[in-house]
Amino acid sequence: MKNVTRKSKVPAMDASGASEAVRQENVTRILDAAERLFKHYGYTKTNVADIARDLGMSPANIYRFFGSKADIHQALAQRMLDAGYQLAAETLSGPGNASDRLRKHILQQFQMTLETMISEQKVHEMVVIAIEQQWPVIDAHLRRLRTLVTEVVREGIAAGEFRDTDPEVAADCFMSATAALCHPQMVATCVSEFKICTPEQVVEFALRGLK
Amino acid sequence: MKNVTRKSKVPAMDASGASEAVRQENVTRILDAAERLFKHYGYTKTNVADIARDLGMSPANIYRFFGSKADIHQALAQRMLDAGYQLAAETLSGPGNASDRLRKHILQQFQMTLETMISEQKVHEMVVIAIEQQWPVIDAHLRRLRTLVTEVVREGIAAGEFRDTDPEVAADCFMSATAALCHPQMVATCVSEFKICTPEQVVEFALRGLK
DNA sequence: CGAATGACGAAATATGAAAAACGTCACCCG
DNA sequence: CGGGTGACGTTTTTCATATTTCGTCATTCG
Repeated sequence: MKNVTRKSKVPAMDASGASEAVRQENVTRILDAAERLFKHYGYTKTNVADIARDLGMSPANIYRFFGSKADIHQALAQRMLDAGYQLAAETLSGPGNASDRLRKHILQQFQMTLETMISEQKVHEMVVIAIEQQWPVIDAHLRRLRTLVTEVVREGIAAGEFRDTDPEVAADCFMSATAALCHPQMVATCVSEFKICTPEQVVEFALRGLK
Repeated sequence: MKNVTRKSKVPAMDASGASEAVRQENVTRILDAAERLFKHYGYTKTNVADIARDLGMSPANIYRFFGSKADIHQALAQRMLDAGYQLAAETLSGPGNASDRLRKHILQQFQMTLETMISEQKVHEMVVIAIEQQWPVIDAHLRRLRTLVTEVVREGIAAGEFRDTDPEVAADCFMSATAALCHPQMVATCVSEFKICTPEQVVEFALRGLK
Protein backbone atom coordinates (compact mmCIF):
# COMPACT_ATOMS: atom_id res chain seq x y z
CA MET A 1 0.00 0.00 0.00
CA LYS A 2 2.54 2.52 1.15
CA ASN A 3 5.46 3.52 -1.04
CA VAL A 4 8.80 2.01 -0.17
CA THR A 5 11.14 4.74 -1.25
CA ARG A 6 9.58 7.82 0.20
CA LYS A 7 12.06 10.61 -0.20
CA SER A 8 12.07 13.43 2.30
CA LYS A 9 11.29 16.76 0.74
CA VAL A 10 14.42 18.81 0.19
CA PRO A 11 13.71 22.37 1.30
CA ALA A 12 17.24 23.72 1.11
CA MET A 13 20.04 22.66 -1.15
CA ASP A 14 22.98 23.42 1.12
CA ALA A 15 22.53 20.92 3.95
CA SER A 16 20.29 18.51 2.13
CA GLY A 17 23.21 16.38 1.00
CA ALA A 18 24.43 15.72 4.52
CA SER A 19 20.89 15.30 5.78
CA GLU A 20 20.18 12.77 3.10
CA ALA A 21 23.37 10.92 3.94
CA VAL A 22 22.59 10.60 7.63
CA ARG A 23 19.10 9.54 6.71
CA GLN A 24 20.47 6.85 4.45
CA GLU A 25 22.70 5.62 7.25
CA ASN A 26 19.72 5.25 9.54
CA VAL A 27 17.89 3.33 6.86
CA THR A 28 20.85 0.98 6.56
CA ARG A 29 21.12 0.49 10.32
CA ILE A 30 17.44 -0.34 10.54
CA LEU A 31 17.71 -2.81 7.67
CA ASP A 32 20.76 -4.43 9.24
CA ALA A 33 18.97 -4.89 12.55
CA ALA A 34 15.81 -6.09 10.85
CA GLU A 35 17.73 -8.58 8.74
CA ARG A 36 19.47 -10.04 11.78
CA LEU A 37 16.27 -10.29 13.83
CA PHE A 38 14.20 -11.63 10.94
CA LYS A 39 16.78 -14.29 10.27
CA HIS A 40 16.94 -15.26 13.92
CA TYR A 41 13.32 -15.10 15.04
CA GLY A 42 11.48 -15.14 11.71
CA TYR A 43 9.61 -12.35 9.99
CA THR A 44 6.23 -12.80 11.66
CA LYS A 45 7.76 -13.26 15.12
CA THR A 46 9.65 -9.99 14.96
CA ASN A 47 7.79 -6.72 15.49
CA VAL A 48 8.93 -3.18 14.93
CA ALA A 49 9.28 -2.69 18.70
CA ASP A 50 11.91 -5.43 18.71
CA ILE A 51 13.81 -3.73 15.92
CA ALA A 52 13.55 -0.35 17.63
CA ARG A 53 14.73 -1.75 20.97
CA ASP A 54 17.64 -3.44 19.25
CA LEU A 55 18.69 -0.04 17.92
CA GLY A 56 17.95 1.85 21.12
CA MET A 57 15.28 3.99 19.54
CA SER A 58 11.53 4.29 19.78
CA PRO A 59 9.21 2.32 17.51
CA ALA A 60 7.75 5.56 16.23
CA ASN A 61 11.12 6.59 14.96
CA ILE A 62 11.22 3.61 12.65
CA TYR A 63 8.26 5.03 10.83
CA ARG A 64 10.23 8.15 9.95
CA PHE A 65 12.25 5.92 7.63
CA PHE A 66 9.82 3.23 6.58
CA GLY A 67 6.12 3.55 5.91
CA SER A 68 5.34 0.16 7.36
CA LYS A 69 6.80 -3.11 8.54
CA ALA A 70 6.08 -4.55 5.11
CA ASP A 71 8.17 -1.77 3.61
CA ILE A 72 11.13 -2.90 5.69
CA HIS A 73 10.55 -6.41 4.42
CA GLN A 74 10.44 -5.17 0.85
CA ALA A 75 13.52 -3.00 1.23
CA LEU A 76 15.31 -6.01 2.65
CA ALA A 77 14.14 -8.14 -0.25
CA GLN A 78 15.35 -5.44 -2.59
CA ARG A 79 18.77 -5.48 -0.94
CA MET A 80 19.06 -9.26 -1.12
CA LEU A 81 17.89 -9.30 -4.73
CA ASP A 82 20.39 -6.58 -5.52
CA ALA A 83 23.16 -8.81 -4.17
CA GLY A 84 21.88 -11.66 -6.32
CA TYR A 85 21.73 -9.37 -9.31
CA GLN A 86 25.27 -8.19 -8.66
CA LEU A 87 26.49 -11.78 -8.61
CA ALA A 88 24.56 -12.61 -11.76
CA ALA A 89 25.92 -9.53 -13.51
CA GLU A 90 29.49 -10.54 -12.68
CA THR A 91 28.96 -14.09 -13.87
CA LEU A 92 27.14 -13.08 -17.05
CA SER A 93 29.72 -10.46 -17.98
CA GLY A 94 32.64 -12.60 -16.93
CA PRO A 95 34.98 -14.73 -19.01
CA GLY A 96 33.98 -17.51 -21.34
CA ASN A 97 31.60 -17.75 -24.26
CA ALA A 98 27.87 -17.18 -24.01
CA SER A 99 27.06 -20.81 -23.24
CA ASP A 100 29.61 -21.02 -20.44
CA ARG A 101 28.34 -17.89 -18.81
CA LEU A 102 24.68 -18.86 -19.03
CA ARG A 103 25.42 -22.31 -17.70
CA LYS A 104 27.41 -20.95 -14.79
CA HIS A 105 24.74 -18.38 -14.07
CA ILE A 106 21.86 -20.84 -13.89
CA LEU A 107 23.73 -23.38 -11.80
CA GLN A 108 24.85 -20.62 -9.48
CA GLN A 109 21.28 -19.44 -9.14
CA PHE A 110 20.14 -22.97 -8.46
CA GLN A 111 22.82 -23.48 -5.84
CA MET A 112 21.87 -20.25 -4.10
CA THR A 113 18.17 -21.08 -4.02
CA LEU A 114 18.92 -24.53 -2.69
CA GLU A 115 21.16 -23.34 0.09
CA THR A 116 18.79 -20.61 1.17
CA MET A 117 15.97 -23.09 1.31
CA ILE A 118 17.86 -25.66 3.33
CA SER A 119 20.02 -23.68 5.73
CA GLU A 120 18.09 -20.44 6.07
CA GLN A 121 14.47 -21.39 6.43
CA LYS A 122 13.60 -18.02 7.94
CA VAL A 123 14.79 -16.31 4.78
CA HIS A 124 12.85 -18.81 2.72
CA GLU A 125 9.73 -17.87 4.70
CA MET A 126 10.25 -14.27 3.62
CA VAL A 127 10.82 -15.32 0.03
CA VAL A 128 7.58 -17.27 -0.01
CA ILE A 129 5.66 -14.27 1.31
CA ALA A 130 7.21 -12.06 -1.35
CA ILE A 131 6.31 -14.46 -4.14
CA GLU A 132 2.80 -15.21 -2.90
CA GLN A 133 1.96 -11.54 -2.71
CA GLN A 134 3.56 -10.96 -6.11
CA TRP A 135 5.63 -7.99 -5.07
CA PRO A 136 6.79 -5.64 -7.82
CA VAL A 137 10.39 -5.99 -6.59
CA ILE A 138 10.37 -9.63 -7.66
CA ASP A 139 9.00 -8.77 -11.06
CA ALA A 140 11.51 -5.96 -11.49
CA HIS A 141 14.32 -8.29 -10.46
CA LEU A 142 13.26 -10.86 -13.03
CA ARG A 143 13.13 -8.17 -15.66
CA ARG A 144 16.63 -7.01 -14.73
CA LEU A 145 17.95 -10.55 -14.91
CA ARG A 146 16.22 -11.06 -18.21
CA THR A 147 17.92 -7.98 -19.57
CA LEU A 148 21.28 -9.43 -18.61
CA VAL A 149 20.48 -12.80 -20.11
CA THR A 150 19.18 -11.15 -23.25
CA GLU A 151 22.48 -9.34 -23.68
CA VAL A 152 24.45 -12.57 -23.36
CA VAL A 153 22.14 -14.26 -25.83
CA ARG A 154 22.63 -11.36 -28.19
CA GLU A 155 26.39 -11.77 -27.91
CA GLY A 156 26.06 -15.49 -28.49
CA ILE A 157 24.10 -14.85 -31.65
CA ALA A 158 26.62 -12.27 -32.85
CA ALA A 159 29.44 -14.74 -32.23
CA GLY A 160 27.65 -17.37 -34.28
CA GLU A 161 27.35 -19.49 -31.15
CA PHE A 162 23.55 -19.40 -31.12
CA ARG A 163 21.18 -19.40 -34.03
CA ASP A 164 19.80 -16.12 -35.27
CA THR A 165 16.51 -15.27 -33.54
CA ASP A 166 14.92 -12.52 -31.51
CA PRO A 167 17.24 -12.30 -28.46
CA GLU A 168 14.46 -11.15 -26.14
CA VAL A 169 12.21 -14.05 -27.00
CA ALA A 170 15.08 -16.51 -26.85
CA ALA A 171 16.23 -15.23 -23.46
CA ASP A 172 12.70 -15.43 -22.09
CA CYS A 173 12.30 -18.97 -23.37
CA PHE A 174 15.63 -19.92 -21.86
CA MET A 175 14.59 -18.55 -18.49
CA SER A 176 11.24 -20.32 -18.67
CA ALA A 177 12.99 -23.56 -19.52
CA THR A 178 15.34 -23.24 -16.56
CA ALA A 179 12.67 -21.95 -14.16
CA ALA A 180 12.56 -25.37 -12.54
CA LEU A 181 16.09 -24.67 -11.28
CA CYS A 182 15.69 -21.01 -10.31
CA HIS A 183 12.21 -20.59 -8.96
CA PRO A 184 12.18 -21.22 -5.19
CA GLN A 185 8.79 -22.89 -5.23
CA MET A 186 9.83 -25.23 -8.02
CA VAL A 187 13.09 -26.10 -6.34
CA ALA A 188 11.29 -26.73 -3.07
CA THR A 189 8.84 -29.22 -4.55
CA CYS A 190 10.85 -30.77 -7.36
CA VAL A 191 14.04 -31.54 -5.51
CA SER A 192 12.40 -34.10 -3.28
CA GLU A 193 10.63 -35.95 -6.04
CA PHE A 194 12.64 -38.51 -7.88
CA LYS A 195 14.22 -36.98 -10.93
CA ILE A 196 16.14 -38.79 -13.61
CA CYS A 197 18.20 -35.93 -14.93
CA THR A 198 20.62 -33.65 -13.10
CA PRO A 199 20.51 -29.84 -13.01
CA GLU A 200 23.53 -29.80 -15.29
CA GLN A 201 21.67 -31.85 -17.87
CA VAL A 202 18.68 -29.53 -17.74
CA VAL A 203 20.92 -26.54 -18.36
CA GLU A 204 22.59 -28.27 -21.28
CA PHE A 205 19.18 -29.09 -22.67
CA ALA A 206 18.08 -25.47 -22.40
CA LEU A 207 21.31 -24.24 -23.95
CA ARG A 208 20.70 -26.52 -26.87
CA GLY A 209 17.43 -24.75 -27.43
CA LEU A 210 19.40 -21.62 -28.19
CA LYS A 211 21.59 -23.25 -30.79
CA MET B 1 -1.75 -41.98 6.86
CA LYS B 2 -4.35 -44.58 5.97
CA ASN B 3 -4.11 -46.64 2.82
CA VAL B 4 -6.29 -45.61 -0.06
CA THR B 5 -6.88 -48.91 -1.74
CA ARG B 6 -7.85 -51.16 1.11
CA LYS B 7 -9.18 -54.34 -0.41
CA SER B 8 -11.77 -56.36 1.43
CA LYS B 9 -10.56 -59.79 2.34
CA VAL B 10 -11.92 -62.45 0.02
CA PRO B 11 -13.04 -65.40 2.10
CA ALA B 12 -14.85 -67.29 -0.63
CA MET B 13 -14.13 -67.36 -4.30
CA ASP B 14 -17.65 -67.93 -5.60
CA ALA B 15 -19.42 -64.67 -4.65
CA SER B 16 -16.33 -62.54 -4.26
CA GLY B 17 -16.56 -61.29 -7.82
CA ALA B 18 -20.06 -59.92 -7.44
CA SER B 19 -19.29 -58.62 -3.98
CA GLU B 20 -16.30 -56.80 -5.28
CA ALA B 21 -18.33 -55.36 -8.11
CA VAL B 22 -21.05 -53.99 -5.85
CA ARG B 23 -18.37 -52.61 -3.60
CA GLN B 24 -16.74 -50.87 -6.54
CA GLU B 25 -20.07 -49.37 -7.51
CA ASN B 26 -20.48 -47.91 -4.03
CA VAL B 27 -17.00 -46.47 -4.22
CA THR B 28 -17.88 -44.83 -7.51
CA ARG B 29 -21.14 -43.44 -6.18
CA ILE B 30 -19.36 -41.95 -3.19
CA LEU B 31 -16.71 -40.41 -5.41
CA ASP B 32 -19.33 -38.98 -7.74
CA ALA B 33 -21.19 -37.36 -4.87
CA ALA B 34 -17.97 -36.11 -3.29
CA GLU B 35 -16.79 -34.65 -6.56
CA ARG B 36 -20.01 -32.76 -7.08
CA LEU B 37 -20.12 -31.43 -3.53
CA PHE B 38 -16.42 -30.57 -3.44
CA LYS B 39 -16.74 -28.67 -6.69
CA HIS B 40 -19.80 -26.81 -5.47
CA TYR B 41 -18.96 -26.04 -1.85
CA GLY B 42 -15.21 -26.56 -1.77
CA TYR B 43 -13.22 -29.36 -0.17
CA THR B 44 -12.90 -27.87 3.32
CA LYS B 45 -16.55 -26.78 3.43
CA THR B 46 -17.84 -30.26 2.68
CA ASN B 47 -17.85 -32.90 5.40
CA VAL B 48 -18.47 -36.60 5.19
CA ALA B 49 -21.91 -36.15 6.70
CA ASP B 50 -22.83 -34.02 3.71
CA ILE B 51 -21.64 -36.69 1.34
CA ALA B 52 -23.47 -39.39 3.26
CA ARG B 53 -26.72 -37.39 3.36
CA ASP B 54 -26.44 -36.76 -0.36
CA LEU B 55 -26.33 -40.51 -0.90
CA GLY B 56 -28.97 -41.34 1.68
CA MET B 57 -26.58 -43.33 3.83
CA SER B 58 -24.98 -42.94 7.22
CA PRO B 59 -21.59 -41.25 7.65
CA ALA B 60 -20.25 -44.42 9.22
CA ASN B 61 -20.98 -46.30 6.04
CA ILE B 62 -18.61 -44.05 4.13
CA TYR B 63 -15.81 -45.38 6.26
CA ARG B 64 -16.49 -48.90 5.06
CA PHE B 65 -15.20 -47.76 1.68
CA PHE B 66 -12.69 -45.06 2.54
CA GLY B 67 -10.34 -44.89 5.48
CA SER B 68 -10.67 -41.15 5.83
CA LYS B 69 -11.93 -38.00 4.17
CA ALA B 70 -8.43 -37.42 2.84
CA ASP B 71 -8.62 -40.83 1.19
CA ILE B 72 -11.69 -39.71 -0.71
CA HIS B 73 -9.80 -36.64 -1.78
CA GLN B 74 -6.90 -38.74 -2.94
CA ALA B 75 -9.07 -41.23 -4.78
CA LEU B 76 -10.76 -38.29 -6.50
CA ALA B 77 -7.39 -36.85 -7.41
CA GLN B 78 -6.44 -40.25 -8.76
CA ARG B 79 -9.55 -40.35 -10.90
CA MET B 80 -8.97 -36.85 -12.28
CA LEU B 81 -5.32 -37.57 -12.93
CA ASP B 82 -6.34 -40.76 -14.67
CA ALA B 83 -8.55 -38.76 -17.00
CA GLY B 84 -5.64 -36.40 -17.68
CA TYR B 85 -3.39 -39.37 -18.29
CA GLN B 86 -5.91 -40.87 -20.67
CA LEU B 87 -6.02 -37.66 -22.67
CA ALA B 88 -2.25 -37.41 -22.70
CA ALA B 89 -1.95 -41.02 -23.79
CA GLU B 90 -4.29 -40.42 -26.72
CA THR B 91 -2.48 -37.30 -27.81
CA LEU B 92 0.97 -38.81 -27.42
CA SER B 93 0.06 -41.97 -29.31
CA GLY B 94 -1.99 -40.11 -31.88
CA PRO B 95 -1.09 -39.05 -35.41
CA GLY B 96 1.83 -36.87 -36.40
CA ASN B 97 5.54 -37.04 -35.79
CA ALA B 98 7.12 -36.93 -32.35
CA SER B 99 7.47 -33.14 -32.32
CA ASP B 100 3.85 -32.59 -33.26
CA ARG B 101 2.63 -34.93 -30.56
CA LEU B 102 4.81 -33.46 -27.84
CA ARG B 103 3.85 -29.95 -28.80
CA LYS B 104 0.16 -30.77 -28.79
CA HIS B 105 0.52 -32.59 -25.49
CA ILE B 106 2.21 -29.73 -23.65
CA LEU B 107 -0.10 -27.05 -24.98
CA GLN B 108 -3.07 -29.24 -24.12
CA GLN B 109 -1.74 -29.70 -20.59
CA PHE B 110 -1.19 -25.98 -20.29
CA GLN B 111 -4.68 -25.21 -21.52
CA MET B 112 -6.18 -27.65 -19.04
CA THR B 113 -4.24 -26.24 -16.10
CA LEU B 114 -5.20 -22.72 -17.07
CA GLU B 115 -8.90 -23.47 -17.40
CA THR B 116 -9.04 -25.39 -14.15
CA MET B 117 -7.33 -22.53 -12.38
CA ILE B 118 -9.61 -19.88 -13.78
CA SER B 119 -13.05 -21.44 -14.01
CA GLU B 120 -12.87 -24.14 -11.35
CA GLN B 121 -11.24 -22.53 -8.37
CA LYS B 122 -12.62 -25.19 -6.04
CA VAL B 123 -10.75 -27.86 -7.97
CA HIS B 124 -7.66 -25.73 -7.94
CA GLU B 125 -7.91 -25.56 -4.15
CA MET B 126 -7.79 -29.34 -4.08
CA VAL B 127 -4.86 -29.41 -6.46
CA VAL B 128 -2.91 -27.03 -4.26
CA ILE B 129 -3.53 -29.20 -1.21
CA ALA B 130 -2.39 -32.27 -3.11
CA ILE B 131 0.81 -30.60 -4.26
CA GLU B 132 1.64 -28.98 -0.94
CA GLN B 133 1.34 -32.29 0.87
CA GLN B 134 3.32 -34.01 -1.86
CA TRP B 135 0.95 -36.89 -2.33
CA PRO B 136 2.35 -40.04 -3.92
CA VAL B 137 -0.47 -39.96 -6.50
CA ILE B 138 1.01 -36.81 -7.99
CA ASP B 139 4.44 -38.33 -8.14
CA ALA B 140 3.11 -41.51 -9.68
CA HIS B 141 1.17 -39.49 -12.24
CA LEU B 142 4.29 -37.57 -13.22
CA ARG B 143 6.16 -40.83 -13.58
CA ARG B 144 3.42 -42.25 -15.79
CA LEU B 145 3.46 -39.16 -17.98
CA ARG B 146 7.20 -39.29 -18.17
CA THR B 147 7.00 -42.86 -19.36
CA LEU B 148 4.70 -41.77 -22.18
CA VAL B 149 6.91 -38.84 -23.11
CA THR B 150 9.97 -41.06 -23.00
CA GLU B 151 8.37 -43.40 -25.46
CA VAL B 152 7.61 -40.57 -27.89
CA VAL B 153 11.15 -39.27 -27.53
CA ARG B 154 12.43 -42.75 -28.25
CA GLU B 155 10.32 -42.89 -31.38
CA GLY B 156 11.56 -39.46 -32.39
CA ILE B 157 15.14 -40.62 -32.02
CA ALA B 158 14.45 -43.79 -33.98
CA ALA B 159 12.89 -41.73 -36.76
CA GLY B 160 15.95 -39.53 -36.89
CA GLU B 161 13.80 -36.60 -35.81
CA PHE B 162 15.69 -36.05 -32.55
CA ARG B 163 19.36 -36.46 -31.88
CA ASP B 164 20.58 -39.72 -30.37
CA THR B 165 20.67 -39.51 -26.56
CA ASP B 166 19.33 -41.32 -23.55
CA PRO B 167 15.54 -41.08 -24.05
CA GLU B 168 14.81 -41.08 -20.33
CA VAL B 169 17.14 -38.20 -19.61
CA ALA B 170 15.93 -36.29 -22.64
CA ALA B 171 12.29 -36.77 -21.69
CA ASP B 172 12.95 -35.64 -18.14
CA CYS B 173 14.80 -32.56 -19.38
CA PHE B 174 11.97 -31.79 -21.76
CA MET B 175 9.44 -32.00 -18.96
CA SER B 176 11.55 -29.83 -16.70
CA ALA B 177 11.91 -27.27 -19.45
CA THR B 178 8.16 -27.15 -19.99
CA ALA B 179 7.28 -27.30 -16.30
CA ALA B 180 6.50 -23.58 -16.40
CA LEU B 181 3.53 -24.46 -18.62
CA CYS B 182 2.33 -27.60 -16.85
CA HIS B 183 2.88 -27.08 -13.15
CA PRO B 184 -0.21 -25.44 -11.62
CA GLN B 185 1.82 -23.32 -9.20
CA MET B 186 4.01 -22.02 -12.00
CA VAL B 187 1.08 -21.27 -14.25
CA ALA B 188 -0.69 -19.50 -11.40
CA THR B 189 2.20 -17.14 -10.68
CA CYS B 190 3.82 -16.77 -14.09
CA VAL B 191 0.75 -16.04 -16.17
CA SER B 192 0.11 -12.73 -14.49
CA GLU B 193 3.64 -11.43 -14.71
CA PHE B 194 4.62 -9.82 -17.94
CA LYS B 195 6.15 -12.38 -20.24
CA ILE B 196 7.75 -11.70 -23.58
CA CYS B 197 7.35 -15.11 -25.14
CA THR B 198 4.19 -17.15 -25.73
CA PRO B 199 3.57 -20.73 -24.55
CA GLU B 200 3.97 -21.85 -28.15
CA GLN B 201 7.42 -20.34 -28.31
CA VAL B 202 8.47 -22.02 -25.09
CA VAL B 203 7.38 -25.39 -26.44
CA GLU B 204 9.27 -24.80 -29.68
CA PHE B 205 12.31 -23.87 -27.64
CA ALA B 206 12.07 -27.04 -25.59
CA LEU B 207 11.52 -29.15 -28.71
CA ARG B 208 14.67 -27.68 -30.16
CA GLY B 209 16.54 -29.00 -27.15
CA LEU B 210 15.68 -32.50 -28.32
CA LYS B 211 17.02 -32.01 -31.83
C1' DC C 1 13.32 23.93 13.43
C1' DG C 2 14.00 19.26 12.66
C1' DA C 3 14.80 14.93 15.17
C1' DA C 4 12.65 12.02 18.32
C1' DT C 5 9.11 10.18 21.39
C1' DG C 6 5.04 8.76 24.46
C1' DA C 7 0.36 8.27 24.11
C1' DC C 8 -3.38 6.50 21.53
C1' DG C 9 -6.94 4.46 18.07
C1' DA C 10 -7.20 0.82 14.64
C1' DA C 11 -5.97 -3.53 12.97
C1' DA C 12 -4.15 -7.95 13.55
C1' DT C 13 -3.30 -11.86 16.27
C1' DA C 14 -3.18 -15.01 20.31
C1' DT C 15 -6.34 -17.47 23.55
C1' DG C 16 -9.64 -20.65 25.14
C1' DA C 17 -14.11 -22.46 25.48
C1' DA C 18 -17.95 -24.23 22.66
C1' DA C 19 -19.31 -26.56 18.58
C1' DA C 20 -18.61 -29.35 14.80
C1' DA C 21 -16.41 -32.87 12.29
C1' DC C 22 -13.68 -36.99 12.23
C1' DG C 23 -13.29 -41.70 12.81
C1' DT C 24 -14.40 -46.18 15.81
C1' DC C 25 -17.21 -49.72 17.70
C1' DA C 26 -20.72 -52.51 19.55
C1' DC C 27 -24.85 -53.66 17.84
C1' DC C 28 -28.86 -54.38 14.57
C1' DC C 29 -31.12 -56.37 10.55
C1' DG C 30 -32.21 -58.93 6.32
C1' DC D 1 -22.91 -63.63 8.30
C1' DG D 2 -22.07 -59.49 5.82
C1' DG D 3 -24.00 -54.82 5.02
C1' DG D 4 -25.36 -51.05 7.56
C1' DT D 5 -26.16 -47.80 11.55
C1' DG D 6 -26.57 -44.93 15.96
C1' DA D 7 -23.97 -43.69 19.73
C1' DC D 8 -19.65 -42.03 21.38
C1' DG D 9 -14.55 -40.58 22.33
C1' DT D 10 -11.14 -37.72 20.12
C1' DT D 11 -9.45 -34.34 17.27
C1' DT D 12 -10.16 -30.21 14.65
C1' DT D 13 -12.53 -25.96 13.66
C1' DT D 14 -15.14 -21.89 14.99
C1' DC D 15 -15.97 -17.88 17.24
C1' DA D 16 -16.06 -14.37 20.76
C1' DT D 17 -12.85 -11.95 23.45
C1' DA D 18 -8.38 -10.38 25.39
C1' DT D 19 -3.98 -8.99 24.09
C1' DT D 20 -0.57 -7.61 21.12
C1' DT D 21 1.11 -5.01 17.34
C1' DC D 22 0.74 -1.54 13.89
C1' DG D 23 0.92 2.98 12.51
C1' DT D 24 -0.35 8.19 13.60
C1' DC D 25 0.09 12.55 15.85
C1' DA D 26 0.50 16.13 19.07
C1' DT D 27 4.13 17.27 21.89
C1' DT D 28 8.85 17.40 23.73
C1' DC D 29 13.77 17.94 23.30
C1' DG D 30 18.26 19.40 21.60
